[in-house]
Amino acid sequence: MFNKLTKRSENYSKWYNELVVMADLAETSSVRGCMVIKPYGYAIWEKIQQELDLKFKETGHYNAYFPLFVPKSLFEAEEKNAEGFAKECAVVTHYRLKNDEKNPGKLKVDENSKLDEELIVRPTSEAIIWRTYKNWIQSYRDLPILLNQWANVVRWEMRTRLFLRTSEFLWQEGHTAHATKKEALDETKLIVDLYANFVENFMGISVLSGLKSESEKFAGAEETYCIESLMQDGKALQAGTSHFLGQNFAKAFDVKFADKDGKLDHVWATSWGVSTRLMGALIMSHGDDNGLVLPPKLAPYQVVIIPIFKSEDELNEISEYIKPLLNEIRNNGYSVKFDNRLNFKPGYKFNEHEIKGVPIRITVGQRDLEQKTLEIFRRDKMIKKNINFSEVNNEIEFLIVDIQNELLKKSQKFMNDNINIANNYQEFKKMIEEGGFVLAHWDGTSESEEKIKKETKATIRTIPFEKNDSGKCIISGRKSECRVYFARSY
RNA sequence: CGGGGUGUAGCGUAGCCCGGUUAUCGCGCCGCGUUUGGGACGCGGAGGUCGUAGGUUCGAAUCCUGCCACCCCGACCA
Repeated sequence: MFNKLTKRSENYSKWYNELVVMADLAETSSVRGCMVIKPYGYAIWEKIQQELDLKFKETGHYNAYFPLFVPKSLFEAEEKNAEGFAKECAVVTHYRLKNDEKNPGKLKVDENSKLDEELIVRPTSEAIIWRTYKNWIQSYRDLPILLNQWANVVRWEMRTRLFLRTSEFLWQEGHTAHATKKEALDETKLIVDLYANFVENFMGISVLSGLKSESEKFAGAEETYCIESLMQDGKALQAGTSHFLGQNFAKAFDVKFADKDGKLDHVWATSWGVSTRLMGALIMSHGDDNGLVLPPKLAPYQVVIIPIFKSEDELNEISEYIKPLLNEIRNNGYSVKFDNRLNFKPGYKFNEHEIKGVPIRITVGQRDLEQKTLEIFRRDKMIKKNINFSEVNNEIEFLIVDIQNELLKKSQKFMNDNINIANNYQEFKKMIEEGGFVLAHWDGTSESEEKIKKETKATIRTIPFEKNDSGKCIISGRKSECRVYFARSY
């Protein structure tokens, strides 16, 4: 018997964890705080990778790969960056093991193999990359450098949660070098827009984009731009960041270039990334009580066909019946799975593919063979209908587009319905308690931000790029130039 | 790192308070048969150092101590 998924409304965390496991996306590993991404989950991640890669290349970026280990001396060069990550680093101190004489069959660290300089397992790669860029850059002709790397990083987090926060995670990190401040700022904005566009149009998740406050920005950045989305339990999730690093890293690693007039200046930098956390956003944005709901563009297979048969002869007949359909679907550029397993009943398969979020399900049985029909089902709305065999391609074509659009619309509506405007602190506290984003005036100081965080657990998720309204800070009463988005977050 | 909890088969569990043959039940797994339009059923079978190390005892899953791991709530964070 299949376990029933906990209802979202009963226990959101439990629902989330069960869904990840039952949909076969990932599981916790026996290794501290780490996760195993299973083939089905990884197939979704690959779709994310492919699409982002395409977008990066369209905007002139190239992929490269840099070392996993960062010598401590490099890591500490940019002080703020080092300080920000110091508390969550895995550190390599030795390079050899030996047999433990006291414990036959066991190994122990060979104290003679202690490294002169410790190696940090990258929590992010600015240091190692900027040390490398130093050798690559002499002239304005060497710029810009627009690189991205797909990699794993390690951050020793206290508490972990599948996809949202794990000790090791997969991501892409872009690191660019520019001759002018403006060019670097433009790049930072270009990428945050690219992320917002990707998350909305490919993943069907509505996002806000804007700036991070001083206390929330990336360690070592001048400015951090971000995209923030809203989960179904009313908490916000940071889904991607793009940082304007100014000349901080160029100064830390002494990276200078000669401009057209032969004058030396430090190089301007950006960095940006999205991680497997996007998978968490996907699950929490679209999932329902029946499991995962995948936008067609992200589904490892968009269509699953389930045969209903009483004997292997009947299965063979059905296989013949749908053979041209399988080919046509594939020729139209979609992926389809024919679930002809003998050891599961149809009901079991229906539920399995629902929990895995497959957008479209087609059921074919003896009845359909006689009447030249089939049953088609859409996962997002859980609606099924019978259609003529000849209509199926048009129907699939329609559903693929419609499901993708409907998921985004639903996500947009959910976010818009959950952005509240607070005019005083009383209102603010009440709205934060209810969940969602709260737009409120803030005086721009870290003290006010900290005070609000302490009292309400809400943080500034983002500051809009465009100033919207002026007024008085809800907590200090001082002048505010703009309403900013607050929320409780993951 | 603070506060609470849990560890029994691949997974979920009963037993523990009050020590006593061969450690309970369900799912899953293997075999055979019947089933198959919404999570099938019958019969047979395999699978366990009861987290770990020590202690108390004639006897420990059960009582005591240390250690380890995981989960939840804080602090920290993409």
